[in-house]
Amino acid sequence: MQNAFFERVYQIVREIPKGKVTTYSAISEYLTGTKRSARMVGWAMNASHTVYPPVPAHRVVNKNGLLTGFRHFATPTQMQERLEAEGIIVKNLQIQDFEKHFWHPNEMIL
DNA sequence: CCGTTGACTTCCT
DNA sequence: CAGGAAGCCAACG
Repeated sequence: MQNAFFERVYQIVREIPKGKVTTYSAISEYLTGTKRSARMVGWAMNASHTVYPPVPAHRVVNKNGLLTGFRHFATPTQMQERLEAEGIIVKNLQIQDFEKHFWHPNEMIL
């Protein structure tokens, strides 16, 4: 609770299992209770490059399973390539079988 | 201090 | 179905 919003976002994202993905809204809803603040999660991701250990931001996508943040990576294709390297099929920035790869933040507590 | 922007979501036209 | 606008909160100039 005393952890800052950003820190908690980082912690959750770092706990995302390999081959799984989550959404901004899911994290936002899990932390703040409202999915309206999903932008803050994105903002946290923007600062994720300044923290250590690095946050696997490529496992965080929008609610549609769309790789909206791909342009913030070193290369526009890195996000997709990393996901595919983990067994996630990505077609035109859209995760295939997104529901099957979806991971809820609540799982990290278990 | 105030206006703009942003890796989102949802509603409205 | 596609595009625009509003709501959200925090950081930046």
